[in-house]
Amino acid sequence: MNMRSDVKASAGTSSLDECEVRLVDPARVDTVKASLPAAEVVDELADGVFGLLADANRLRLLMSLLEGGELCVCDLAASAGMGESATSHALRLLRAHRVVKVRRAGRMAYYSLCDGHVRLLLDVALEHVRHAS
Amino acid sequence: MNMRSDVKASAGTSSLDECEVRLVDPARVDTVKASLPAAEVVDELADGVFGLLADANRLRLLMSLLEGGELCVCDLAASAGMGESATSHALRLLRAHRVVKVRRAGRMAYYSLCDGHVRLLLDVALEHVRHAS
DNA sequence: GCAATATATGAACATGCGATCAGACGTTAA
DNA sequence: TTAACGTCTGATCGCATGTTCATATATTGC
Repeated sequence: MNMRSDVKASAGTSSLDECEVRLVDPARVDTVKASLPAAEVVDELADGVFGLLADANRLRLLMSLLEGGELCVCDLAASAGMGESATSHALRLLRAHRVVKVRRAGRMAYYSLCDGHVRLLLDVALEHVRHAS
Repeated sequence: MNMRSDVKASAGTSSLDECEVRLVDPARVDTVKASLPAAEVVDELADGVFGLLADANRLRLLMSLLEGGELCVCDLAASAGMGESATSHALRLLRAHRVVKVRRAGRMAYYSLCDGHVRLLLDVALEHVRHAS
């Protein structure tokens, strides 16, 4: 196979190349790097989207909302099988990232999913889970 | 509005009701609870799927594979902008969860995405990111 | 006013996880 | 064989995150 074909990679895409690392296919690396979204975008995707779904309790809350439509905190807590304080903390997080929204009526707070991409991701995930191997 | 309509909820779905929590709409809670996947399924989804995507470095690795097709460790490291040891650790994790697969050729290891749901999730996420608000 | 309820918040604690370093393993060329 | 190389692994450290308890805020009914 083609050994390390040439000299050191000058990681051409961006101006600064970190170190002198030897690459197998520098051209392809450059292409791939150029296709990646900006760092902030990836961070937001990882922490702000997938990170929120990476917890069983939050997942249960969101799936409950996907199924139930609009639920108050205590019903959500019961549905997800968690304490009300933990539920409130979780909903606060989800609210901060615009994944759920609140409607307040007296001392009750009714939560529901924001229309958006997370809903689609949840659907895809559940779809897969249901007729899974 | 309907106050707490009746007595304490006897959370009818499963046999054991944890505590005496008062619910607003016990019937709907039961319906929602019944619709949720089993605990192990939710855990696997959270930890084994979304959890793997909840890290910017792993996301970059996977997006690199989605774009580049099949890449060796050092090219992946360069693409994602991370060290080779960290890359190897990350790939080990992804491999354990059947998200990526290896082809070994001599001392090189070429990684690629397993065909599957993660690929779809990645596509959905990237789709959204690209024409985002 | 007061008490009870529904939710929200803050702080403390434990646990887990990612980054890093040093070294091990298997492979190739000399 | 030795040496260079690509990759993998284990151990450690420090930070982030979820859980819990206690309390705060807000609203309803007495």
